[in-house]
Amino acid sequence: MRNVTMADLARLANVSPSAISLALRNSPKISKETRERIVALAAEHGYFYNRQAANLRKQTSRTVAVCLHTITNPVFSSVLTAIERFFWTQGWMVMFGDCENDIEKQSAIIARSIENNVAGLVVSPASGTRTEDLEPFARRAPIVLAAREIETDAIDRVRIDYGRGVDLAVAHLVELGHSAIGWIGGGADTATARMGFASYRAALKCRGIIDRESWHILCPPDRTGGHAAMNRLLQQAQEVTAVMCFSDQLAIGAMTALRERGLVPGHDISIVGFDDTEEARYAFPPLTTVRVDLPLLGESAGRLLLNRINEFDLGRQELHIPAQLVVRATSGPVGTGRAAERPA
Amino acid sequence: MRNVTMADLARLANVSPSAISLALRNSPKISKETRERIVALAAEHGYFYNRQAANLRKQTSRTVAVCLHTITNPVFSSVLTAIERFFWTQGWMVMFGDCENDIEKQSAIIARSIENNVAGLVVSPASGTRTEDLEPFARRAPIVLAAREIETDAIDRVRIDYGRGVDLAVAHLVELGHSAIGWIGGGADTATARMGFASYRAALKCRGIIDRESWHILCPPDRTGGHAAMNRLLQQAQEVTAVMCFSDQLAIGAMTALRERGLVPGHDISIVGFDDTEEARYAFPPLTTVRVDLPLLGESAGRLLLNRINEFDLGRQELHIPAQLVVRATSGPVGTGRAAERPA
DNA sequence: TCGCACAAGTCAAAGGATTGACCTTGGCTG
DNA sequence: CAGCCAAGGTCAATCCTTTGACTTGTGCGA
Repeated sequence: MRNVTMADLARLANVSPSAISLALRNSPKISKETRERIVALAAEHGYFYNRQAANLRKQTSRTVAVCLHTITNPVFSSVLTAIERFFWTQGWMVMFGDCENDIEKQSAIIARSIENNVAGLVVSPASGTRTEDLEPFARRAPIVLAAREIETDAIDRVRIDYGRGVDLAVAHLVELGHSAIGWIGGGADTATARMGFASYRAALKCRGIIDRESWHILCPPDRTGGHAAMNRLLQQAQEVTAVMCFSDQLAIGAMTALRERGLVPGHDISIVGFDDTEEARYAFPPLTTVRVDLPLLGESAGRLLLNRINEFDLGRQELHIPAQLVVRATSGPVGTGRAAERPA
Repeated sequence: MRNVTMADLARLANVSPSAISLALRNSPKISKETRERIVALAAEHGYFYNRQAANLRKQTSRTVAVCLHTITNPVFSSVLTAIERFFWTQGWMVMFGDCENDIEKQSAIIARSIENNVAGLVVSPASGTRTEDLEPFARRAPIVLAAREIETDAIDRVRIDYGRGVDLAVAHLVELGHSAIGWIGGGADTATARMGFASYRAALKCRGIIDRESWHILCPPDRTGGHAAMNRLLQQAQEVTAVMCFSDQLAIGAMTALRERGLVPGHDISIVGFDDTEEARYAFPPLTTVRVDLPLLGESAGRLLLNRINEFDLGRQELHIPAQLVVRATSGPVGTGRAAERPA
C-alpha cells in the first residue's frame, strides 16, 4: 500500500503537484478556496508530508543527533531531554545514539548520523576521545561538545564550571573545620575527571592544606564504584573526616558504604556530591552537593549548534554553565562523630 | 561547500554514477580494481553516503522513533537504551521524542516522526492515551507499545507482567506476617497504575485479607509523590505495617519519609518497590523490589517492531516480560518494630 | 479598446541514489 | 569464422518535493 503523495492529491484535486506543494505551505499564489480544498483532501486521505524528499531538494535538514557516552546516568538523560525539548520547539527532531563509552562506536554513530543527513550533532564524548577523533567529522558537520571535557580548541563546546564547583564544595568543608578531605572521582582516562581532581587539589592547596595520596580514590563513575571507593578509603585513610565525591552517584555509593558500617553521613563523615540529581534530594540524609543547571546546559548546547548550523564559518563558540553549592545534611562540622570519639 | 556526491566521484573516476553506486555496495558487476579505486577516491574526498536519497528511491528507511512519556525516570531511559542498542546492531538509527506525558505532544511527535520517514515507532504512551489517539497512526506506520499499558487490542505491545509482580510482592509480605499492607501507586489516569492497584487488591483478597480504603494512596509517580504519600499514610492508617510501592522511585520517596520520622524501613515498616533500578540496590537499607528485565523489554519491543516493519499485515503481536521478586532488606517480619511497641 | 498588472496557477528541472534494460568487448566453442 | 556468453559497465527512469520561469485569464486605467 503506497503512501499518498502530493502527486496523488494533485490528481484528486485536479491541479498540478506544484499547487499542492504551495498550498500546503500557505503560499499566497494559491487562492484561499483551493488551499482549503487541498488541505481537506490531504486530511481525508491521510497525507503525510515527506520531509526527506523536501530535504533532498532543499538541501537542508531539520534533524540533529545527540551522541552520549552513557545514558543510564540521570545526568545525561537530563541533558538529552533538554536538548530534545529545545529542538522540538524549533520544529526539529533528534536522533539519539549511546556509544557506551566506546570511541569506535562513537565514530560510527556520528558517521551514521551524517549519512542520515543530520544538520549537526551534540556529542558528549566517550572517555579518552582525542580531538583527532572528532575533527574530521566537525569539518563536515556542525558539532557541539557538551557535558564532558576533551582537550580541543577547534570544536564548539559548552562546559560545566567544574573547577568552581569543586572549589565551592571544598571551601564549604574547610569552613566546617575539615582538613582531611578525601576525593572520590572517576578514573584518569577522562579529561573531566582529571580536571575535577586537579581542582580539588588546587582548592586544598590554596587553603594551606596538604593532601595525601591515600586520600584519593579513582574509580568507575557509578554507585558501585563509589561504594567500593569508600570502603577502601575507610581502610587506608582513617584520618579522613570528609569526602568530596565527583558525582552524586559516587556519593550515593559512598553513603551506602558508610551506613553499612553504621556510620552516619554528615555526622561521622561528611560527604559532598556533584550534579544535584533528584536522587540527591531524596537520599537519606539529603545529600549536600553542587548543582549544575542541566536544562540550561542542554538548551545552550542546542543554541550553539543552531548558530553553527546557520553559519558554518563562525568563530569558535564556548559557553560556561555555572555551578552552585547546595548544602543539605551530609556535610556537618568536624569533630562531632567518629572523629571525635577516636582515642585522643 | 557542497557535499561530495556519487556524481562527483563518477567524474573523478571516469565512470558512470551507477558504477559508483554499485561499487560502494560491492556489486559483482564492478571489477575488483575499479571498486578499490572508487572506494579509495571516496575516502580521499570524504564522501558520505546520502541515505535519505537512497531511502527515497528504495522506498525504505533504516530509522525508527521512540516516543516516551518521560525520560527522567531511569526505567524509561533504560528502555530507550535497550531499544537503541537493538536497532544499532541492525544498522538502524533511532529518533527520540519525550512527550512529557502530554497526549497532544505525543501525537505531534508521532506525526513528525512519520514525516521524517521512520519505518516505525516504539511508543510508551502518555497517561490517559486512548486507543483512538494512536490507531490512525498505527494504520499508517508500524507501532509497538511498550512499558506502559493502554486498553487496546489493535496495536502490538510488549507488556510487563505487573499482575504477577505485584502478587509476588504481596505474597512475600503476607508470608512475613503482614496483613495491613498499604498501597502507594500512580494516579488513576494511567491504565498501568489501575492495573497495578487491581492486582494488589486481588492479591490481598485471594489471601483472605480485607483492605481498607485508607490504606491506598494514589499520587504522582515520582520520589516526591512517594514521600508525600507515605506521610499521609502514616497519618491516616497507623495500623499499616507494610507498604507496596508501585515503583522504586515511589519507594525511595516513601523510605525518606520514614527516616525523617526516625523509622527504619524493613524494621518499623516494610517497603517493597517495583522495577529494580540501580537506585534500589544502593538505597539504605537496600530495597526489596520486583525486578523487570528492561533490556529484554527494549529488545523485545525492537524485535516486534522489526517484524511488523517487514510484514505490515501481520497478526497482532503481544509479548510478556516476566517479573521477579528480589528480597533485600526493606521487608522484614511483622511485629519487630513500631508495630510491636505499640500499646497492646 | 489596448496594454498592463495581477492573481492563480502550470511546467520542468533539480536534488542524490538505485535499478532494470541495454550495450560493448573479448574469449571460447563448434 | 559466426555465434554466443560473460564480464563490466552505461543509460534513463524513478522516488517526492521544491522553485524559478513561464502561462492564462481577468479587471482596470487611460
